Amino acid sequence: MKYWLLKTEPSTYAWSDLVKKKRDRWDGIRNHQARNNIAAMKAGDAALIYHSGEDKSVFGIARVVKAAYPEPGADDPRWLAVDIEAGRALDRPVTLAEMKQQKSLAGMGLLKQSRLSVVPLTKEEHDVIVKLGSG
DNA sequence: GCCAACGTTGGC
DNA sequence: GCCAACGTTGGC
Repeated sequence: MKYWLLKTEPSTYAWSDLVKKKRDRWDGIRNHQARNNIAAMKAGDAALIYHSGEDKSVFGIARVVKAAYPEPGADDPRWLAVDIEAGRALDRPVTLAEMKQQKSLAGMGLLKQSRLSVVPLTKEEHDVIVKLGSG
């Protein structure tokens, strides 16, 4: 089982939208490195949902329910999408500033490459973020 | 194949 | 609003 962080602009698509739909397709990825990460996603993997822009926080935990497949309607069949399902919301959002303060997250992809929209996390990184958002 | 110009993303 | 980091485009 792998761990991921999916970034989204909340004015376009937010954690709350995923919660409403319960299950949805995560698509529109048009970056090769992000696509390579998408390609490695498997059903059962965990994905933290992060809002860029105004929020800059992790809001909830989603689960991959369908591994990468060609995105329907994409102009190039090599673009991929996955299906994810909303899991539980964090008790409180974990901000980017908080994550930056954590020594254990210093190597995290999100912090090193802020523009990448699909970022792999280690189990440790995932656990630290979830713990920060608990209680 | 190189590189300048330009566009986009996202943090500050 | 600005800037850094990238990606893309197009001239050569």
